Amino acid sequence: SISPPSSVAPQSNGAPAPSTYKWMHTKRTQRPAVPKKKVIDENGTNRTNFTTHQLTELEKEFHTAKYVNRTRRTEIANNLKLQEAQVKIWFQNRRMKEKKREKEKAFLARNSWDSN
Amino acid sequence: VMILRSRFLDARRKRRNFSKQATEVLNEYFYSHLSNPYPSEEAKEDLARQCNITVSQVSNWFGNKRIRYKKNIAKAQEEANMYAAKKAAHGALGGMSANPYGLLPGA
DNA sequence: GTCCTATGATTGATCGGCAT
DNA sequence: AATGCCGATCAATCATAGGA
Repeated sequence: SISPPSSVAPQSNGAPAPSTYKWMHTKRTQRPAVPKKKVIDENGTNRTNFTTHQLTELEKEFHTAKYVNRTRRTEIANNLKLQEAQVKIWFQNRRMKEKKREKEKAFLARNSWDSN
Repeated sequence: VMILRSRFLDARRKRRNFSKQATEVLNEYFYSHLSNPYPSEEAKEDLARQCNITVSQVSNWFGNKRIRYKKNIAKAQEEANMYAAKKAAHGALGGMSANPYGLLPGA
């Protein structure tokens, strides 16, 4: 019910309506790399593709703990050759993913009106 | 075939297109809120029920729609005007008048 | 069957807001 | 002031569905 990233369009007066609105221009900084370090790719696409190994290890770690300490995070980043920020973000996204799945599950269960 | 994503594991990626009516409902919402196509959580749940899909799918649909609309505004606007005209002809007495969609092909 | 486009899903990373 | 998390979204990409 809240958080529309961008407000409505100008829509001042006189003019019928704009053909384009703010949300259409929003260019999320084209992959400025994670927090600090910069390793611009061929063209500027900094979306790193984690290897199967990295993902497997991260999943294992997640299974152990949904949250990582700063120290553990450093270790993981070192072992997997990832930026600490990437590990941090990965866990964040992973938690969201899990929550989303649970949510869908609950909603689906609610929708299945069997309980006769 | 090196890193290759073990995508074959994503069996869930067995996609099925939404029904024509569902797409119609989503498009109508999108184009009638073109100035700010960001449905609230409640609106998403409503759409989900109407389309018989999940809330996540509604989110995915809007996410894809917004991005792809931006990718080709010219083409998308035709669709926008189509829905605008459709709504105008159909909702002459409808119960809405806040700030409809307004598009201008002249650009 | 082949090729190409449309489209649903996934995901690393960003943005704004809030908490510590 | 800095750092982490959440919720939502972005943007690029994957893989399949649908049509010619």
